[in-house]
Amino acid sequence: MSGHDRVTLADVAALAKVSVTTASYVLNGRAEQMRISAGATERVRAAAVELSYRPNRVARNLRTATTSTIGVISDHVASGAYASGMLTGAATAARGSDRLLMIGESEGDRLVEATLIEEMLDRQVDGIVYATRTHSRVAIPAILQNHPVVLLNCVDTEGLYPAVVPDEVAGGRLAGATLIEAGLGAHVHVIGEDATPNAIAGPLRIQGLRSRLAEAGHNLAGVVPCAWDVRPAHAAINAWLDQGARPSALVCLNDRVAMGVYQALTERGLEIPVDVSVVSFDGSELATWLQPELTSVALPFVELGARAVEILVQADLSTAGVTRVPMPLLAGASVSPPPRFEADGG
Amino acid sequence: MSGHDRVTLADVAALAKVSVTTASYVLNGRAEQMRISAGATERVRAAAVELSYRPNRVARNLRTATTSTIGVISDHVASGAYASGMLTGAATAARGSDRLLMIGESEGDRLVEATLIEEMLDRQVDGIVYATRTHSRVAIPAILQNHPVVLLNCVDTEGLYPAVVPDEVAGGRLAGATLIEAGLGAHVHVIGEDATPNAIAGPLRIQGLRSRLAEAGHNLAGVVPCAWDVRPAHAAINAWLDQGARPSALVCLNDRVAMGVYQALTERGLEIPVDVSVVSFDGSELATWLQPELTSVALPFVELGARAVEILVQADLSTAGVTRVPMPLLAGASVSPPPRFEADGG
DNA sequence: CTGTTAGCGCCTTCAA
DNA sequence: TTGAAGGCGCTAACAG
Repeated sequence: MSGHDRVTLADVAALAKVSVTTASYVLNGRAEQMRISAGATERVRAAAVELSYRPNRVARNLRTATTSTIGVISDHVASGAYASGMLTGAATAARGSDRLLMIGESEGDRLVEATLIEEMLDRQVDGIVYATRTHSRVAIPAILQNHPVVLLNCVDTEGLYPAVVPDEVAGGRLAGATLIEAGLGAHVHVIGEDATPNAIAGPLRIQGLRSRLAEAGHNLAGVVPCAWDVRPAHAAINAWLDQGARPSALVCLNDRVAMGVYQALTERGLEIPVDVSVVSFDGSELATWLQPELTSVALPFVELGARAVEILVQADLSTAGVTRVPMPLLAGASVSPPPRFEADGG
Repeated sequence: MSGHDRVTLADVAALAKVSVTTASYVLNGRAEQMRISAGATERVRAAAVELSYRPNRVARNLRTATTSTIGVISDHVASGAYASGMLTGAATAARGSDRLLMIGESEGDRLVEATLIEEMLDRQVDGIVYATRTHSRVAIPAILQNHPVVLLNCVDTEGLYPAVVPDEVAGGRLAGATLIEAGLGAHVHVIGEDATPNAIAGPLRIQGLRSRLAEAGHNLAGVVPCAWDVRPAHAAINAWLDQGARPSALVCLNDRVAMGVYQALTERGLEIPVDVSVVSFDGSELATWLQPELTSVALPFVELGARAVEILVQADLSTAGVTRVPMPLLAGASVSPPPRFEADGG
């Protein structure tokens, strides 16, 4: 019968022939500071190893009112396939500061959300990461006031909490730059404008795209609205092409939209990137599955999650503000290579 | 300044003019059992509400050596996109029994895994769910002995722990039945046989498929090996078709393989399901994105996660054994409708 | 029916 | 440099 886990600090102290105080200091790395004798220090360490001592975190929690645990409350982050990278990043970062993650999924239910938050607070998590699957503007539950909170992939309507979000505007600029480089700056259409309230990714991406195009002297050639999924995009593009559209450069607001676009173009014998160049957003696995591989401005989910935890743990939250994480370009083969106006050497 | 959270049971007792014992009994629903007077009971309840009392779970944990918390240790469940439904199911089920989930991702590193497990055990989680992204056979860390453990989407090499897994064999039979119904039982090829050790989904699916075909008097027409991803599948199918294969019914061992197959068939002008019927496994979102929608035998991730937690919480683990959760058919439009030998009424 | 009291295991002030 | 002792807030014997 191993694994009894009943070794207490007192046992260690007894074996080391010191008081629990001394043992505590040694085991908490305060031997130097407390000027514990080398002999005692050594004996305590040996005893701890000998007995495979592991401190009872629960007892420590009670005493210190701290738990080395961080709560992550989210709507659909775990469930929804693609955003779960945020959890990975958060978990990894938490491990980096010797913490564990506690998770709760509200699945969009405010009542469930409130319950989960209370349960976490009751367990005295050191802080809470409030995450949403899609980049959005949300109202933060009042219970969270006066607790350490960092928003992940969202901002609050009041602008009171520190937040970590993708830099959508810069991402939009990157998409624009990619097409400008290919000499297509004058012909850019956006696919996927969506009027969902509080979803802020789309408008910001378009804003960035417009600004970058403007710098190159171009205007956005047009915008095709559709919901952010494969079939709606497929249908919208089909209708658009039926109306005689003859696009050469498309910016899809996410990868699923791009997949719908691929399908519609392929059905008409239009070849990517020869006939039409496509740039997208998200950088999901789907981008690498499409044929040809999709060039996509990626959502840095893992890094977002990691930064949120880092900020929660180390920074002075009162001054944290909004952290914008860059969106890297996942280069595929869906953009036609830039025209060579002048061959240079070879 | 709200949210002080410093209301203790003693405060409630004082306000209600009873002892902490009485207050404790009332608040823990043991008033009846302990025969607390109606008056006292009422006063305690009122006082608790008045003060917005919330019990300090940490103190309770210390006293009862139980935490109403379940640890989920996994390799890539959170990170990897598609299996994260297991977390959702687990979280929901945990909520059903008033518990919270603690998660840790090892990302395949045994050392990290051991650390995470120890950290969870130190925090006295009531039990541990050990999950893997892909259905596999694994060696369970020895530290977990003598702790309540349920395996999720995996079985241990020793067969000692209770486990919850998809019923792959039945899933394979279901795929077979679907093609037999379409009158294609004699022409079934499997795409995606993979020799990865410890990955057990593939062999079991094939086994189920074979057995169902056999019942209808058919043999498997053939097997095309390839890794379980889009490009490898695409390449493998292309090579196979180049060799003159002329398939009419394909069972792809997962949805990504099916996507590669779709691409290869489409490139050659073969139409699904008119020329070729396709059935797949996983039932991921991808299946619904493909054109035509892919018929896929779904992995019941959410239910798997839920069952694991339920078993961990309620059952006598020593007798739990292996629970196989059915894989439902996600009906798409990738299988040709069955031939009508005889019209019946109308 | 209700109150007194002793810990759960740890950290930390205070004395020595 | 070390030890004794008091609690963190709660539960549950054990008296009354």
